[in-house]
Amino acid sequence: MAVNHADPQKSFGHQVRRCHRRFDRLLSARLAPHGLKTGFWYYLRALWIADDVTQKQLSDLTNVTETTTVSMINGMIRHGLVDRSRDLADKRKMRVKLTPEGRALEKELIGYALEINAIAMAGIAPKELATCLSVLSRMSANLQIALDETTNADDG
Amino acid sequence: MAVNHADPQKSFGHQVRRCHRRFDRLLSARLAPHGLKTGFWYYLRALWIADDVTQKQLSDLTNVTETTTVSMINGMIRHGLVDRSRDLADKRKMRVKLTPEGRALEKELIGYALEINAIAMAGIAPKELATCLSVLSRMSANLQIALDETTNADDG
DNA sequence: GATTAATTCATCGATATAAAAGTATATGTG
DNA sequence: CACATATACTTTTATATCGATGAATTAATC
Repeated sequence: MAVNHADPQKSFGHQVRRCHRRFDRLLSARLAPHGLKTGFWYYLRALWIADDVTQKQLSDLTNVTETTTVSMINGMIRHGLVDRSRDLADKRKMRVKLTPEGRALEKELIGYALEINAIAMAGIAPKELATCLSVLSRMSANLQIALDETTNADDG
Repeated sequence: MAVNHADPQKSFGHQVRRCHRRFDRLLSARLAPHGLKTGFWYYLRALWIADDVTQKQLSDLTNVTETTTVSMINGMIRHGLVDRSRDLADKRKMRVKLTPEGRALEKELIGYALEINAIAMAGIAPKELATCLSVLSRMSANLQIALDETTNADDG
């Protein structure tokens, strides 16, 4: 072994990516009969909980860039799921709100969130699940700090 | 609260997705100075460990579909990182091998895998990390079973 | 209050990913 | 052996995502 390479099976980057792909594919399979893609799902999920938010807030809630949010919201508007209107107090901001159609999807689809998480968690001890969730959260925070440092370093 | 919706913060789908995005963004930032994208990274990582594999095997190693592998390998060939040749024993198969250039990148880049994982793991107890890795692995397996069932159900 | 900074959103071009359908080859079964 | 089925790959088309850049608006500073 000329180079000391980590075993991907023990790499969080690798394992998190694999797990994410499978969550996304299973969700995609569940949404397909409803004519919906996972891209919209994450926004709907956020809006069902906090409706009438800015695109910046939505981007934070869905963990994507504001660029992605623009095109996703455009798509959702075309599909009649949300409305967009300029914020009167701060004209830079756009406020995104569910239409009745978008709101109505909650009853129809929210079960998939519970079902798919239940499938993933099957046979795993609650204590282990809690630890994993906590570790994921702390890793996300650690990575965000590194990302901020990387961005700031470019400025100076 | 009309509908019982799970808190995304407690949803593995949500937390795994968020963590994945941040891993991918930090990796992207590290690779950028080398003119490389994360898309190639996962293939290089697999090939550094198991060179001379079929595209099917590569797809399994990188957790993407064979469709994705075709376009990624085409790109890597254009960049001189791998060669592709037909398997003589089974002419359906294509064998993918690193070029010296692709092989040489290991020494240059493998450190990022270790660095980024170390950043993510900072301040987290080894026991918790081990639990999380194990849970991720079991969740991936659970989800794959559900995916296989979904696919098979379509056939019959 | 004029100028500079930061914030928010949009546009454009590129990359990453997958499903569906098609082609070539191999395998299994009568 | 012939035919049906399975496997491996490719092509096409669509979706999801981001970085770089720019425009409009607000906030900060002098």
